Amino acid sequence: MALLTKAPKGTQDFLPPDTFDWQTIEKVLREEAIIHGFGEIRTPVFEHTELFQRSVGETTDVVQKEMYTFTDKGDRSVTLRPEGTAGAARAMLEHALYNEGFPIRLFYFTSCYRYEKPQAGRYREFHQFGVEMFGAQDPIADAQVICLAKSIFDRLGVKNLSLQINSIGCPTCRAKFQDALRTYFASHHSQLCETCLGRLERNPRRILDCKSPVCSEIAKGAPHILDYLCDDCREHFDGLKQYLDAAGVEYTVNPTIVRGLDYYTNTVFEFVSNDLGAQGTVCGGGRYNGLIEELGGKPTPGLGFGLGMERLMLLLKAQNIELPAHPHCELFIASMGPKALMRAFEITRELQKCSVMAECDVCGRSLKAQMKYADKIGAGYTMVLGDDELESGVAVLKNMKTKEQVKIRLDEDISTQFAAITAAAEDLSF
RNA sequence: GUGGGUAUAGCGCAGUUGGUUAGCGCGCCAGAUUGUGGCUCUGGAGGCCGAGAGUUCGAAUCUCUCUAUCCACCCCA
Repeated sequence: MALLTKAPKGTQDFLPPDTFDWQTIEKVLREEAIIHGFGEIRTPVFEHTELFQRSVGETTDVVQKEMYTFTDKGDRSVTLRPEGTAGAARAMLEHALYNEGFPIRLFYFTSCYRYEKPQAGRYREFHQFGVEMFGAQDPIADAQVICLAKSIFDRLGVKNLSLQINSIGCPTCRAKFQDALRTYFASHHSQLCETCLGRLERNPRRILDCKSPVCSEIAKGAPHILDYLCDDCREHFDGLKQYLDAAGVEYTVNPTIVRGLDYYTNTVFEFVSNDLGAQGTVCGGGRYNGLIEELGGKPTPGLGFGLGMERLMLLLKAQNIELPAHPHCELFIASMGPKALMRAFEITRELQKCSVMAECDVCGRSLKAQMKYADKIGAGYTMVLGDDELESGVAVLKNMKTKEQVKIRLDEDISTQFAAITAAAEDLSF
Protein backbone atom coordinates (compact mmCIF):
# COMPACT_ATOMS: atom_id res chain seq x y z
CA MET A 1 0.00 0.00 0.00
CA ALA A 2 2.30 2.69 -1.22
CA LEU A 3 -0.55 5.08 -1.88
CA LEU A 4 0.24 8.75 -1.57
CA THR A 5 -2.52 9.20 0.95
CA LYS A 6 -5.81 7.87 2.17
CA ALA A 7 -9.16 9.46 2.98
CA PRO A 8 -8.73 11.80 5.97
CA LYS A 9 -9.35 10.42 9.44
CA GLY A 10 -12.99 10.07 10.27
CA THR A 11 -14.15 10.35 6.66
CA GLN A 12 -15.26 7.58 4.38
CA ASP A 13 -15.94 6.86 0.74
CA PHE A 14 -19.33 5.50 -0.20
CA LEU A 15 -19.16 3.09 -3.10
CA PRO A 16 -21.61 1.36 -5.36
CA PRO A 17 -23.71 -0.63 -4.79
CA ASP A 18 -23.95 0.73 -1.21
CA THR A 19 -24.69 4.20 -2.49
CA PHE A 20 -27.85 2.79 -3.97
CA ASP A 21 -29.02 2.01 -0.43
CA TRP A 22 -28.43 5.65 0.46
CA GLN A 23 -30.53 6.69 -2.51
CA THR A 24 -33.30 4.38 -1.39
CA ILE A 25 -33.30 5.76 2.14
CA GLU A 26 -33.02 9.34 0.99
CA LYS A 27 -36.04 8.81 -1.21
CA VAL A 28 -38.09 7.60 1.76
CA LEU A 29 -36.96 10.51 3.91
CA ARG A 30 -37.68 13.03 1.19
CA GLU A 31 -41.12 11.60 0.53
CA GLU A 32 -42.08 11.53 4.19
CA ALA A 33 -40.89 15.09 4.70
CA ILE A 34 -42.94 16.27 1.74
CA ILE A 35 -46.00 14.34 2.92
CA HIS A 36 -45.69 16.20 6.21
CA GLY A 37 -45.56 19.54 4.45
CA PHE A 38 -41.82 20.24 4.48
CA GLY A 39 -39.86 21.75 1.61
CA GLU A 40 -36.20 21.11 0.88
CA ILE A 41 -33.59 23.76 1.66
CA ARG A 42 -29.92 23.66 0.67
CA THR A 43 -27.46 25.87 2.46
CA PRO A 44 -23.67 26.31 2.24
CA VAL A 45 -21.25 23.77 3.70
CA PHE A 46 -19.47 26.63 5.43
CA GLU A 47 -20.80 29.68 7.22
CA HIS A 48 -19.35 32.63 9.07
CA THR A 49 -17.94 31.28 12.30
CA GLU A 50 -20.00 33.58 14.49
CA LEU A 51 -23.20 31.94 13.30
CA PHE A 52 -22.30 28.73 15.09
CA GLN A 53 -20.72 30.47 18.05
CA ARG A 54 -23.96 32.31 18.57
CA SER A 55 -26.46 29.55 17.88
CA VAL A 56 -24.77 26.40 19.09
CA GLY A 57 -23.28 28.26 22.02
CA GLU A 58 -19.83 29.50 23.01
CA THR A 59 -19.47 27.12 25.92
CA THR A 60 -20.45 23.93 24.12
CA ASP A 61 -17.97 21.21 23.23
CA VAL A 62 -18.98 21.52 19.61
CA VAL A 63 -17.92 25.15 19.42
CA GLN A 64 -15.01 24.96 21.83
CA LYS A 65 -13.15 22.01 20.40
CA GLU A 66 -14.87 20.34 17.51
CA MET A 67 -15.29 22.92 14.77
CA TYR A 68 -13.38 22.99 11.52
CA THR A 69 -12.67 26.69 11.54
CA PHE A 70 -10.27 28.47 9.21
CA THR A 71 -9.52 31.85 7.78
CA ASP A 72 -10.15 32.24 4.08
CA LYS A 73 -8.06 34.30 1.67
CA GLY A 74 -10.24 37.32 2.34
CA ASP A 75 -9.34 37.07 6.03
CA ARG A 76 -12.82 35.91 7.04
CA SER A 77 -13.26 33.29 9.69
CA VAL A 78 -15.44 30.55 8.29
CA THR A 79 -16.47 27.18 9.69
CA LEU A 80 -17.60 23.94 8.14
CA ARG A 81 -21.08 23.40 9.53
CA PRO A 82 -21.10 21.15 12.60
CA GLU A 83 -24.88 20.78 12.41
CA GLY A 84 -27.76 21.81 10.20
CA THR A 85 -30.09 24.00 12.21
CA ALA A 86 -28.01 27.17 12.30
CA GLY A 87 -27.68 27.40 8.52
CA ALA A 88 -31.37 26.75 7.97
CA ALA A 89 -32.33 29.37 10.54
CA ARG A 90 -29.91 31.88 9.04
CA ALA A 91 -31.26 31.29 5.55
CA MET A 92 -34.84 31.57 6.78
CA LEU A 93 -34.06 34.99 8.21
CA GLU A 94 -31.89 36.16 5.33
CA HIS A 95 -34.63 35.44 2.81
CA ALA A 96 -37.37 36.65 5.13
CA LEU A 97 -39.31 33.45 4.69
CA TYR A 98 -41.46 34.52 7.64
CA ASN A 99 -43.15 36.95 5.26
CA GLU A 100 -44.74 33.97 3.56
CA GLY A 101 -46.55 33.25 6.80
CA PHE A 102 -46.12 30.63 9.47
CA PRO A 103 -45.42 27.84 9.88
CA ILE A 104 -42.32 27.47 7.79
CA ARG A 105 -41.38 23.84 7.33
CA LEU A 106 -37.96 22.99 5.93
CA PHE A 107 -35.97 19.80 5.52
CA TYR A 108 -32.43 19.13 4.33
CA PHE A 109 -29.73 16.61 3.67
CA THR A 110 -26.35 17.87 4.76
CA SER A 111 -22.86 16.77 5.46
CA CYS A 112 -21.62 17.99 8.83
CA TYR A 113 -18.13 18.29 10.24
CA ARG A 114 -16.84 17.85 13.75
CA TYR A 115 -13.26 17.32 14.82
CA GLU A 116 -13.84 14.36 17.11
CA LYS A 117 -12.13 11.06 17.65
CA PRO A 118 -13.93 8.61 15.37
CA GLN A 119 -15.61 5.53 16.73
CA ALA A 120 -18.60 3.35 15.92
CA GLY A 121 -21.32 5.61 14.54
CA ARG A 122 -19.21 8.73 14.90
CA TYR A 123 -17.31 10.35 12.08
CA ARG A 124 -15.63 13.65 11.38
CA GLU A 125 -17.68 14.02 8.26
CA PHE A 126 -21.17 12.71 8.75
CA HIS A 127 -24.50 13.16 7.08
CA GLN A 128 -27.71 14.38 8.53
CA PHE A 129 -31.26 14.50 7.42
CA GLY A 130 -32.91 17.31 9.32
CA VAL A 131 -36.16 19.18 9.55
CA GLU A 132 -36.98 22.57 11.02
CA MET A 133 -40.32 24.20 11.71
CA PHE A 134 -40.55 27.90 12.50
CA GLY A 135 -43.38 29.96 13.88
CA ALA A 136 -45.34 27.35 15.79
CA GLN A 137 -45.47 27.63 19.56
CA ASP A 138 -48.14 25.04 20.28
CA PRO A 139 -47.07 21.56 21.41
CA ILE A 140 -49.02 20.15 18.48
CA ALA A 141 -46.04 21.25 16.37
CA ASP A 142 -43.64 19.31 18.61
CA ALA A 143 -45.84 16.27 18.26
CA GLN A 144 -45.97 16.58 14.48
CA VAL A 145 -42.23 16.84 14.17
CA ILE A 146 -41.78 13.78 16.37
CA CYS A 147 -44.44 11.97 14.37
CA LEU A 148 -42.52 12.65 11.18
CA ALA A 149 -39.46 10.93 12.59
CA LYS A 150 -41.62 8.12 13.84
CA SER A 151 -43.20 7.67 10.40
CA ILE A 152 -39.79 7.45 8.84
CA PHE A 153 -38.62 4.72 11.18
CA ASP A 154 -41.86 2.81 10.83
CA ARG A 155 -41.79 2.97 7.07
CA LEU A 156 -38.23 1.71 7.01
CA GLY A 157 -39.14 -1.11 9.36
CA VAL A 158 -36.72 -0.11 12.11
CA LYS A 159 -37.39 -2.04 15.31
CA ASN A 160 -36.59 -1.64 19.01
CA LEU A 161 -36.30 2.10 18.93
CA SER A 162 -37.24 3.97 22.04
CA LEU A 163 -38.47 7.52 21.93
CA GLN A 164 -37.31 9.46 24.96
CA ILE A 165 -38.66 12.89 25.67
CA ASN A 166 -37.98 15.56 28.22
CA SER A 167 -38.52 19.23 28.80
CA ILE A 168 -35.64 21.45 29.77
CA GLY A 169 -37.94 24.42 30.21
CA CYS A 170 -37.51 28.02 29.22
CA PRO A 171 -34.50 30.10 30.30
CA THR A 172 -36.37 31.27 33.40
CA CYS A 173 -37.30 27.94 34.89
CA ARG A 174 -34.06 26.41 33.71
CA ALA A 175 -32.09 28.98 35.66
CA LYS A 176 -33.95 28.10 38.82
CA PHE A 177 -33.37 24.43 38.21
CA GLN A 178 -29.71 25.04 37.47
CA ASP A 179 -29.30 26.81 40.81
CA ALA A 180 -31.03 24.00 42.65
CA LEU A 181 -28.80 21.46 40.92
CA ARG A 182 -25.65 23.33 41.70
CA THR A 183 -26.60 23.59 45.33
CA TYR A 184 -27.42 19.90 45.47
CA PHE A 185 -24.24 18.68 43.82
CA ALA A 186 -22.11 21.15 45.74
CA SER A 187 -23.26 19.39 48.89
CA HIS A 188 -21.75 16.17 47.47
CA HIS A 189 -18.66 17.98 46.29
CA SER A 190 -16.17 15.56 47.82
CA GLN A 191 -17.61 12.46 46.16
CA LEU A 192 -17.98 13.70 42.58
CA CYS A 193 -15.60 12.52 39.88
CA GLU A 194 -13.10 14.93 38.40
CA THR A 195 -15.06 15.50 35.20
CA CYS A 196 -18.16 16.28 37.18
CA LEU A 197 -16.36 18.81 39.33
CA GLY A 198 -15.69 20.70 36.11
CA ARG A 199 -19.30 20.26 35.09
CA LEU A 200 -20.45 21.68 38.39
CA GLU A 201 -18.92 24.97 37.35
CA ARG A 202 -19.87 25.03 33.72
CA ASN A 203 -23.05 23.03 33.34
CA PRO A 204 -24.33 21.01 36.32
CA ARG A 205 -27.03 19.40 34.14
CA ARG A 206 -24.32 17.29 32.58
CA ILE A 207 -23.65 15.54 35.88
CA LEU A 208 -27.03 13.89 35.50
CA ASP A 209 -25.59 12.13 32.49
CA CYS A 210 -22.39 10.87 34.14
CA LYS A 211 -21.70 7.16 33.76
CA SER A 212 -19.55 6.85 36.87
CA PRO A 213 -21.36 4.70 39.48
CA VAL A 214 -20.79 7.18 42.28
CA CYS A 215 -21.98 10.21 40.36
CA SER A 216 -25.00 8.49 38.87
CA GLU A 217 -25.95 7.31 42.38
CA ILE A 218 -25.75 10.88 43.64
CA ALA A 219 -27.63 12.05 40.56
CA LYS A 220 -30.56 9.84 41.51
CA GLY A 221 -31.34 12.12 44.40
CA ALA A 222 -30.86 15.30 42.42
CA PRO A 223 -33.61 17.79 41.79
CA HIS A 224 -35.86 16.97 38.89
CA ILE A 225 -36.14 19.45 36.02
CA LEU A 226 -39.78 18.61 35.64
CA ASP A 227 -40.41 19.86 39.17
CA TYR A 228 -38.99 23.23 38.26
CA LEU A 229 -40.94 23.93 35.11
CA CYS A 230 -42.97 27.12 35.17
CA ASP A 231 -46.67 26.87 34.42
CA ASP A 232 -46.32 27.61 30.72
CA CYS A 233 -43.55 25.08 30.24
CA ARG A 234 -45.39 22.43 32.21
CA GLU A 235 -48.50 23.00 30.19
CA HIS A 236 -46.53 22.76 26.99
CA PHE A 237 -44.94 19.49 28.01
CA ASP A 238 -48.26 18.03 29.12
CA GLY A 239 -49.75 19.09 25.82
CA LEU A 240 -47.03 17.30 23.90
CA LYS A 241 -47.66 14.11 25.82
CA GLN A 242 -51.36 14.32 25.08
CA TYR A 243 -50.75 14.72 21.37
CA LEU A 244 -48.29 11.85 21.33
CA ASP A 245 -50.83 9.70 23.16
CA ALA A 246 -53.46 10.67 20.64
CA ALA A 247 -51.11 9.73 17.81
CA GLY A 248 -50.42 6.39 19.46
CA VAL A 249 -46.72 7.13 19.64
CA GLU A 250 -45.04 5.43 22.57
CA TYR A 251 -42.47 7.36 24.57
CA THR A 252 -40.71 7.42 27.88
CA VAL A 253 -40.03 10.56 29.81
CA ASN A 254 -36.33 10.68 30.49
CA PRO A 255 -35.38 13.63 32.71
CA THR A 256 -31.68 13.04 32.10
CA ILE A 257 -31.80 13.95 28.44
CA VAL A 258 -29.81 17.11 28.04
CA ARG A 259 -28.91 18.51 24.70
CA GLY A 260 -25.36 19.68 24.18
CA LEU A 261 -26.38 22.54 21.97
CA ASP A 262 -27.32 25.74 23.74
CA TYR A 263 -30.26 26.73 21.59
CA TYR A 264 -32.66 24.11 22.88
CA THR A 265 -35.62 25.09 25.07
CA ASN A 266 -38.63 23.16 26.32
CA THR A 267 -39.02 19.93 24.39
CA VAL A 268 -36.02 17.73 23.77
CA PHE A 269 -36.22 14.20 22.42
CA GLU A 270 -34.15 11.34 21.13
CA PHE A 271 -34.78 8.13 19.27
CA VAL A 272 -32.37 5.65 20.79
CA SER A 273 -31.38 2.14 19.73
CA ASN A 274 -29.45 -0.55 21.55
CA ASP A 275 -28.19 -2.00 18.29
CA LEU A 276 -25.65 0.71 17.63
CA GLY A 277 -22.97 0.45 20.29
CA ALA A 278 -22.17 3.48 22.36
CA GLN A 279 -23.63 6.01 19.95
CA GLY A 280 -27.23 4.92 20.29
CA THR A 281 -28.97 8.13 19.33
CA VAL A 282 -30.16 7.92 15.73
CA CYS A 283 -32.28 11.01 15.84
CA GLY A 284 -32.23 13.90 18.26
CA GLY A 285 -33.94 17.22 18.37
CA GLY A 286 -36.19 19.58 20.16
CA ARG A 287 -37.47 23.08 20.43
CA TYR A 288 -35.33 26.21 20.22
CA ASN A 289 -37.47 29.21 20.92
CA GLY A 290 -34.61 31.59 21.56
CA LEU A 291 -32.54 30.85 18.50
CA ILE A 292 -34.10 33.16 15.94
CA GLU A 293 -33.91 36.15 18.24
CA GLU A 294 -30.31 35.24 19.00
CA LEU A 295 -29.57 35.51 15.28
CA GLY A 296 -31.09 38.96 15.08
CA GLY A 297 -34.62 38.08 14.05
CA LYS A 298 -37.89 38.80 15.78
CA PRO A 299 -38.66 36.34 18.55
CA THR A 300 -39.90 33.26 16.70
CA PRO A 301 -40.49 29.78 18.04
CA GLY A 302 -38.72 26.96 16.26
CA LEU A 303 -38.10 23.26 16.53
CA GLY A 304 -36.62 20.40 14.60
CA PHE A 305 -34.47 17.31 14.64
CA GLY A 306 -31.36 15.88 13.10
CA LEU A 307 -31.18 12.28 11.98
CA GLY A 308 -27.76 10.70 11.56
CA MET A 309 -27.62 9.00 8.18
CA GLU A 310 -24.60 6.83 8.96
CA ARG A 311 -26.24 5.68 12.18
CA LEU A 312 -29.47 4.97 10.37
CA MET A 313 -27.62 2.89 7.79
CA LEU A 314 -25.78 1.02 10.54
CA LEU A 315 -29.07 0.37 12.27
CA LEU A 316 -30.71 -1.00 9.14
CA LYS A 317 -27.74 -3.29 8.66
CA ALA A 318 -27.74 -4.41 12.30
CA GLN A 319 -31.40 -5.27 12.05
CA ASN A 320 -30.95 -7.05 8.71
CA ILE A 321 -33.46 -4.81 7.03
CA GLU A 322 -33.44 -5.60 3.35
CA LEU A 323 -33.32 -2.85 0.80
CA PRO A 324 -33.96 -3.12 -2.93
CA ALA A 325 -30.97 -4.41 -4.87
CA HIS A 326 -29.08 -2.12 -7.19
CA PRO A 327 -30.60 -2.38 -10.69
CA HIS A 328 -28.42 -4.39 -13.03
CA CYS A 329 -27.85 -4.68 -16.74
CA GLU A 330 -30.88 -5.78 -18.74
CA LEU A 331 -29.16 -6.57 -22.00
CA PHE A 332 -25.52 -7.17 -22.77
CA ILE A 333 -24.59 -7.04 -26.43
CA ALA A 334 -21.53 -9.15 -27.16
CA SER A 335 -19.76 -8.64 -30.43
CA MET A 336 -17.05 -10.09 -32.63
CA GLY A 337 -14.98 -7.84 -34.81
CA PRO A 338 -14.91 -4.08 -35.27
CA LYS A 339 -18.01 -3.88 -37.49
CA ALA A 340 -20.11 -5.78 -35.02
CA LEU A 341 -18.73 -3.72 -32.15
CA MET A 342 -19.80 -0.56 -33.92
CA ARG A 343 -23.28 -1.97 -34.42
CA ALA A 344 -23.38 -3.08 -30.76
CA PHE A 345 -22.40 0.43 -29.74
CA GLU A 346 -25.21 1.92 -31.83
CA ILE A 347 -27.85 -0.47 -30.54
CA THR A 348 -26.70 0.04 -26.95
CA ARG A 349 -27.12 3.75 -27.35
CA GLU A 350 -30.51 3.30 -28.96
CA LEU A 351 -31.71 1.17 -26.05
CA GLN A 352 -30.25 3.48 -23.41
CA LYS A 353 -32.20 6.33 -24.96
CA CYS A 354 -35.30 4.25 -24.29
CA SER A 355 -34.22 3.74 -20.66
CA VAL A 356 -33.09 0.16 -21.14
CA MET A 357 -29.98 -0.72 -19.17
CA ALA A 358 -27.90 -1.98 -22.05
CA GLU A 359 -24.17 -2.57 -22.27
CA CYS A 360 -21.67 -3.65 -24.86
CA ASP A 361 -18.02 -4.62 -24.63
CA VAL A 362 -15.66 -1.74 -23.91
CA CYS A 363 -12.56 -3.75 -23.02
CA GLY A 364 -11.87 -5.55 -26.31
CA ARG A 365 -12.51 -8.96 -24.82
CA SER A 366 -13.05 -12.30 -26.47
CA LEU A 367 -16.59 -13.52 -26.97
CA LYS A 368 -16.25 -15.96 -24.13
CA ALA A 369 -14.92 -13.29 -21.81
CA GLN A 370 -17.76 -11.00 -22.80
CA MET A 371 -20.27 -13.68 -21.90
CA LYS A 372 -18.53 -14.23 -18.61
CA TYR A 373 -18.68 -10.54 -17.90
CA ALA A 374 -22.38 -10.45 -18.81
CA ASP A 375 -22.96 -13.20 -16.29
CA LYS A 376 -20.94 -11.43 -13.64
CA ILE A 377 -22.91 -8.21 -13.88
CA GLY A 378 -26.14 -10.17 -13.78
CA ALA A 379 -27.33 -9.25 -17.26
CA GLY A 380 -30.88 -10.44 -17.85
CA TYR A 381 -30.34 -11.02 -21.55
CA THR A 382 -27.42 -11.31 -23.93
CA MET A 383 -27.17 -11.01 -27.65
CA VAL A 384 -24.21 -11.87 -29.87
CA LEU A 385 -23.39 -9.83 -32.94
CA GLY A 386 -21.07 -11.20 -35.62
CA ASP A 387 -20.83 -11.20 -39.41
CA ASP A 388 -23.86 -13.51 -39.72
CA GLU A 389 -26.14 -11.25 -37.71
CA LEU A 390 -25.00 -8.11 -39.47
CA GLU A 391 -25.74 -9.75 -42.83
CA SER A 392 -29.12 -11.23 -41.94
CA GLY A 393 -30.23 -8.34 -39.72
CA VAL A 394 -31.44 -10.83 -37.16
CA ALA A 395 -29.82 -11.82 -33.87
CA VAL A 396 -30.64 -14.21 -31.07
CA LEU A 397 -31.62 -12.84 -27.70
CA LYS A 398 -30.74 -15.18 -24.88
CA ASN A 399 -32.40 -15.18 -21.49
CA MET A 400 -29.52 -15.80 -19.11
CA LYS A 401 -31.64 -17.47 -16.47
CA THR A 402 -33.88 -19.70 -18.54
CA LYS A 403 -31.46 -20.04 -21.49
CA GLU A 404 -34.46 -19.44 -23.69
CA GLN A 405 -33.57 -17.97 -27.07
CA VAL A 406 -35.67 -15.63 -29.17
CA LYS A 407 -34.92 -13.99 -32.48
CA ILE A 408 -34.82 -10.23 -32.62
CA ARG A 409 -34.54 -7.90 -35.63
CA LEU A 410 -31.65 -5.45 -35.62
CA ASP A 411 -33.65 -2.44 -36.72
CA GLU A 412 -34.68 0.84 -35.14
CA ASP A 413 -37.60 -0.97 -33.58
CA ILE A 414 -35.33 -3.01 -31.34
CA SER A 415 -36.34 -1.37 -28.07
CA THR A 416 -40.05 -2.17 -28.55
CA GLN A 417 -39.18 -5.72 -29.51
CA PHE A 418 -37.01 -6.02 -26.42
CA ALA A 419 -39.74 -4.58 -24.21
CA ALA A 420 -42.26 -7.07 -25.61
CA ILE A 421 -39.93 -10.01 -25.06
CA THR A 422 -39.05 -9.09 -21.48
CA ALA A 423 -42.70 -8.41 -20.66
CA ALA A 424 -43.65 -11.83 -22.03
CA ALA A 425 -40.91 -13.48 -19.96
CA GLU A 426 -42.17 -11.79 -16.81
CA ASP A 427 -45.70 -13.06 -17.49
CA LEU A 428 -44.40 -16.59 -17.81
CA SER A 429 -42.60 -16.40 -14.51
CA PHE A 430 -45.87 -15.95 -12.63
C1' G B 1 -7.85 15.00 24.56
C1' U B 2 -7.53 9.86 27.75
C1' G B 3 -7.64 4.48 27.59
C1' G B 4 -7.66 -0.68 25.21
C1' G B 5 -7.59 -4.07 20.71
C1' U B 6 -5.65 -4.67 15.72
C1' A B 7 -2.19 -3.75 11.37
C1' U B 8 0.43 -9.78 6.12
C1' A B 9 -2.44 -9.32 -1.94
C1' G B 10 -8.56 -5.72 -3.78
C1' C B 11 -11.48 -8.59 0.33
C1' G B 12 -11.26 -12.52 4.26
C1' C B 13 -7.35 -14.93 6.71
C1' A B 14 -2.72 -18.69 7.77
C1' G B 15 2.28 -18.03 8.95
C1' U B 16 4.64 -23.17 14.13
C1' U B 17 10.01 -22.12 19.64
C1' G B 18 13.10 -15.79 15.01
C1' G B 19 15.83 -19.51 9.62
C1' U B 20 16.79 -18.78 3.39
C1' U B 21 12.40 -17.55 -3.17
C1' A B 22 5.78 -15.12 2.14
C1' G B 23 1.20 -18.78 1.71
C1' C B 24 -4.39 -20.18 1.39
C1' G B 25 -9.60 -18.97 0.04
C1' C B 26 -12.53 -15.47 -2.69
C1' G B 27 -12.03 -11.86 -6.42
C1' C B 28 -9.33 -10.21 -10.94
C1' C B 29 -6.92 -11.55 -15.98
C1' A B 30 -5.93 -15.45 -19.68
C1' G B 31 -6.57 -20.41 -21.54
C1' A B 32 -9.02 -25.79 -21.76
C1' U B 33 -9.15 -27.10 -30.38
C1' U B 34 -11.42 -22.18 -33.99
C1' G B 35 -19.07 -17.90 -32.52
C1' U B 36 -21.64 -18.19 -26.20
C1' G B 37 -21.90 -17.29 -19.28
C1' G B 38 -22.72 -20.12 -14.40
C1' C B 39 -19.60 -25.97 -12.72
C1' U B 40 -14.62 -27.96 -13.13
C1' C B 41 -9.39 -27.79 -14.42
C1' U B 42 -4.71 -25.12 -15.80
C1' G B 43 -1.80 -20.86 -15.85
C1' G B 44 -0.98 -15.55 -14.63
C1' A B 45 -0.90 -10.69 -12.43
C1' G B 46 -0.93 -8.55 -7.65
C1' G B 47 2.60 -7.76 -1.05
C1' C B 48 9.17 -3.02 1.08
C1' C B 49 4.41 -8.43 5.96
C1' G B 50 1.46 -0.19 8.25
C1' A B 51 6.23 3.30 8.77
C1' G B 52 10.99 4.12 11.21
C1' A B 53 14.73 2.64 14.49
C1' G B 54 16.86 -1.31 17.63
C1' U B 55 18.34 -6.58 19.22
C1' U B 56 20.44 -10.71 16.09
C1' C B 57 24.71 -14.14 11.69
C1' G B 58 19.49 -13.78 10.29
C1' A B 59 13.06 -10.39 11.90
C1' A B 60 6.33 -10.86 9.11
C1' U B 61 7.83 -13.13 13.93
C1' C B 62 11.31 -10.03 19.68
C1' U B 63 11.83 -4.46 21.81
C1' C B 64 10.82 0.80 21.31
C1' U B 65 8.71 5.04 18.71
C1' C B 66 5.35 6.82 15.21
C1' U B 67 1.06 6.34 12.05
C1' A B 68 -3.48 4.27 10.66
C1' U B 69 -7.77 1.70 12.00
C1' C B 70 -11.46 -0.35 15.41
C1' C B 71 -13.82 -0.01 20.26
C1' A B 72 -14.73 2.74 24.78
C1' C B 73 -14.55 7.46 27.79
C1' C B 74 -16.08 12.38 26.54
C1' C B 75 -19.64 14.47 23.34
C1' C B 76 -23.39 14.08 19.86
C1' A B 77 -26.53 12.70 14.77
